[in-house]
Amino acid sequence: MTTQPAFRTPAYKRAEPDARRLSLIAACARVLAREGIAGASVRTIAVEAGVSAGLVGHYFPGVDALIAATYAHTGARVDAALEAAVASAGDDPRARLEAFVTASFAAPIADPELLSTWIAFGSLVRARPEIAALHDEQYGGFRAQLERLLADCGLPAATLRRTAIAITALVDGLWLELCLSPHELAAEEAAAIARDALARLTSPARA
Amino acid sequence: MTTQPAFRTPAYKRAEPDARRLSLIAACARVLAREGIAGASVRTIAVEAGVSAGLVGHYFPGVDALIAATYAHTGARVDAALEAAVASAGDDPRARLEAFVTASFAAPIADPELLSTWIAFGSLVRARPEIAALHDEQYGGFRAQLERLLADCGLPAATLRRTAIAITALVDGLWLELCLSPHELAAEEAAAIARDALARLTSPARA
DNA sequence: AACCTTGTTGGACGCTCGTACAACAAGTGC
DNA sequence: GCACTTGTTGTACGAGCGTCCAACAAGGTT
Repeated sequence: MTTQPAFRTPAYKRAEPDARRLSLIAACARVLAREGIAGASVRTIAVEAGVSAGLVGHYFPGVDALIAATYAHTGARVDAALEAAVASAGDDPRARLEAFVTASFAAPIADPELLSTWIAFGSLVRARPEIAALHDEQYGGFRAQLERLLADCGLPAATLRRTAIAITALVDGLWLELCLSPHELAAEEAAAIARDALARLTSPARA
Repeated sequence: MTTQPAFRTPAYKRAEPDARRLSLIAACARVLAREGIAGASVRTIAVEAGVSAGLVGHYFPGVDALIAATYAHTGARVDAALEAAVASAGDDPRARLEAFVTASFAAPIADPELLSTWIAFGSLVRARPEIAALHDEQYGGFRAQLERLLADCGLPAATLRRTAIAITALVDGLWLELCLSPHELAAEEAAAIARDALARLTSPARA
């Protein structure tokens, strides 16, 4: 018997392809956050999304592709949040820079679920070279925008790269610590530290 | 037939328990670095170590325990490297601090294999609460020693915590970027950035 | 030389994994 | 109301997983 009478389920809901796709991505992010990459199997994600396991294969060629899509989607959400923070900061270059830097320590970026997605993705980077490129792209974009904001603040061009790298590293490190040990480091304190360090790192060199 | 004649292998080498244990840990680290946590199965690690799969179960209650042991071993190696760097820096507090900070950007700490271990471990943190404690311990130790070095440099006690957190974040962020994208950021540049940022972050506040 | 401890092996077990696929149902155009 | 497209399901399959364990061998003890 390869296939039985089958289909005893009374009814099923049909969804818009895009909506279903997004719901699978969201379910993947939730599973990643809850159980880590070890628990992110096709079946677990399907249950989380309330669909059958086979449907995942219908939308994504494999589970790796689903995780990659989840990463890309999350990255886009982060970019949007950063852009929104800068836009709502007004015209003052300094205020825009500070908004860009401190936005990482508030929702939706300071989110342990985001960290889980990031780590899960990181564990795939070493095995899949094409995924490493995606990471470089995300990182490069972040640093490029930071360099732009720094230039608007009047920093000399020669110091842009180094300063941007330092600030990026600082923000990433603080964000990491904030997500990993929220009880050790509060979001407010992280933002305050970042503001202070930002001022020191962007001030002209002393004599 | 539950068991056949068995044992056609001509010979096998018997090892000291500690040596075997270490070789399993080393093999685990190599597999983690090459294939990520997804490929870190008992069988793969056993092949890498040149032993049978059953032997892993003889030394560790489970594969998670082996990964945890690998993390602990790696952490100890990092601590030792940092301590050695500080010790060989002489008596000048400033030199000792700088040695501590820049040691992260040279062997054996600036090692992609170490990053892989760290990420693999991170992907277990969310699922296993007892592992998170181990991480907090490692982190806390790092920051405590940094605070000690900062105090030796004459920084006021009130600023110790914030400065230590900022420097830790900066070092972690730079180390992360260095391991993830060595072609984008060279070790020398990372160390230079860290030195400059260290000077700025530890200088007294401006008027 | 006989013996005991134990490092080591290979295989078996039950399980979950990712994927493929035929069957079915919900819409859609006519 | 009928054909057609396609979102969705359940199941089957082979591979790989972690774990357990009886059998065997290496090395030390007496």
